Amino acid sequence: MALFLGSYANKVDRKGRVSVPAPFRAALAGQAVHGIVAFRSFKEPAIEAFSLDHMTQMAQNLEELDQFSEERDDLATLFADALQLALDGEGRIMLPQALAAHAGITDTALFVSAVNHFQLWEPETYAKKSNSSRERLLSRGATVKVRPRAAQPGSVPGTEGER
Amino acid sequence: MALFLGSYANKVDRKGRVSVPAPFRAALAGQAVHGIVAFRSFKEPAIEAFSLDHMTQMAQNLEELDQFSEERDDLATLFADALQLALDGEGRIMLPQALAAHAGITDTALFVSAVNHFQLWEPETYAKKSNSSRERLLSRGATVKVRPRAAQPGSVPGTEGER
DNA sequence: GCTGATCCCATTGACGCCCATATAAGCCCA
DNA sequence: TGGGCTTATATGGGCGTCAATGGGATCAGC
Repeated sequence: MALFLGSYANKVDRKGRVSVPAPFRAALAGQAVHGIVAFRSFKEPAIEAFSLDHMTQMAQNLEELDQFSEERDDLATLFADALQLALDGEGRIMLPQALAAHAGITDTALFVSAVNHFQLWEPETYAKKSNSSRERLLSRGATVKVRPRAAQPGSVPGTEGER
Repeated sequence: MALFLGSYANKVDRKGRVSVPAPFRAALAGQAVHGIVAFRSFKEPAIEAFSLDHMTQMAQNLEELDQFSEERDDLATLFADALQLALDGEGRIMLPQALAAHAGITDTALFVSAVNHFQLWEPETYAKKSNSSRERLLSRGATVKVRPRAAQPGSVPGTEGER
């Protein structure tokens, strides 16, 4: 699973192209199947972007739902909305008009990590959402639990290569 | 899990680089995946820095939450703010402007242990926070519990080769 | 033939990599 | 135990490479 970190603002040129930040390209390069799939976020004014690999996995999870259930139908809608975006020789993608409009992106696109995938935002819009998220986290006293992994050789503190 | 001890003040050069203190580098060297991930502290004017290993574990725990839940979204914001900092051949990192600004770091960065990770402070700022922490500890009569773990050879802090 | 997309090339600036030096710390030996 | 030697750490600077960006040219579809 690719791990995305950070956020990067890149310019959309007059042809509608944007460079995918190099660190994100590096994370994508590790995937078995190369490619980016994007669709409109259904709850936010943003674009969701997954590696083709990850999208394939989500598709497989879909299969576990009942063929004609409402949930399956709804999720399938996401796939109908999804577009595969190709990287050009310089690592840029073409931002389709429909997606850009949904996110309100005009001249600058903010690539934002969502851990296992990433999003594209209009910078100002993201700043607001980011602030409110941080406030919620702070007031809720959010934590991310880290379970130590079992018996990890060499992980005993202080014993590694003294010099 | 890496154990960090002590605090070290190092200079930020005109290119925005700082040497990571050698003891911290040694602690990081024991990690499965090499690398440092840093982000703005929520509650303090400081930079939090984790090993990539530790960050990866946090990411995996996130995966157990529902893909589109609000909690996941909020926590993902942290990762969006995080940056992987590469060590150069001399063991230095580039301190991104955004992070340095949040911590008020200009020409000197104070590396401070936070046990399983570390922080970067502007020295003056840290001195103030340190004093008030110590006063609180004193007035509260705080203690630190040490639960001996079941027979884990070499895991007792402070027994390893002092130098 | 026109519109739009892909490919290719050029420019700029930032970042990574390499080398050099001084100080400080550790080590060895007398 | 003290002094000198060795080594690595911290720091500074130069240079090459790559990323981001812009523009022209070619190609395909309508």
